Amino acid sequence: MKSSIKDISDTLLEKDIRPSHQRIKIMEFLLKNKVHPTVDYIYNELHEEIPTLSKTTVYNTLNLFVNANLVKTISIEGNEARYDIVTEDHAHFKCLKCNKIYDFPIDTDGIVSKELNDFKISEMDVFFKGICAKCSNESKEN
Amino acid sequence: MKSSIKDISDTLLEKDIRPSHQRIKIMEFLLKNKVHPTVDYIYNELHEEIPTLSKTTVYNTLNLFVNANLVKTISIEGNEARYDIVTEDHAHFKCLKCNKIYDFPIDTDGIVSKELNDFKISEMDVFFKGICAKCSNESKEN
DNA sequence: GTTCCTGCAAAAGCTTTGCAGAAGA
DNA sequence: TCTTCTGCAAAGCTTTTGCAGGAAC
Repeated sequence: MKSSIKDISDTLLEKDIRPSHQRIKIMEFLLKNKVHPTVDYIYNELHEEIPTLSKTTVYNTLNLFVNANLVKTISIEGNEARYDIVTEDHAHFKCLKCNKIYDFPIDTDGIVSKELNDFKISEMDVFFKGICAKCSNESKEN
Repeated sequence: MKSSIKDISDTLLEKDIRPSHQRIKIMEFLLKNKVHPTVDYIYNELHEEIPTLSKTTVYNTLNLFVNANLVKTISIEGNEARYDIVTEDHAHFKCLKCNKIYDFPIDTDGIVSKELNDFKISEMDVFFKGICAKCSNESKEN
């Protein structure tokens, strides 16, 4: 997905979503900041640029995007939802020290076991938790 | 893990958890009902047997078990936590039609990509969503 | 007697809903 | 004009916290 205003607008129109200023800005933010943001994070970042923006609109818009299959919810956290632009399959790694979530490519062919033969898989999530390379090196130095 | 009262009691004592009646009953429930229950489900089921049981105690106890690494939280749902007795690695499949969560064995060796070489993985979760074999067959018949 | 546990009530955090005014077609 | 969108306020849920009474050691 391209991230120019025109491209975003076209993407939304394809899904019958009216490209309002708020919606374009939220989509643009997701495309430019692939950090699996929470609603709160998106709201705080965009609030500076759009002072009238409300959290309700962020919620409404993200739900709209999820239903249109433009955005995916990742439930690596129990308490709050994180959002991810829909792209090719990838796995997530959450560092328990710095809380950053990393993306990784994943070979999905190796995962599905024969027990799932008659199951129709429409969605797949793989995530790890642990200590990332950066935090791991930092603790060695100390 | 065995599920007799004596065995549960011993398991808790090993983790320095005093084996109170409530704790034993909650652990016993988890061992006998491997359905990835929510707090609400556990509370409602046990409330019949222990009328004085409170939801707070269910929360307290489950958090205690999670910290002692006896129980794991699975976040296949965004809104509410589900709990799982710690066993060997397995994956989860959630049927979007009947909402049942199935367990599956999984070969974890094939998953970890070389990008994770310097990452210390302490936990791994794999889950699929889709339509299970049972629901799939039922819709064919109709 | 002292410590730990339980459970009520209240609070806290995330998300949804109702609705009135604003914006856009 | 008529429909759709935005955003405030309130409500709804799940989960946590404070605390007093009770149980266990």
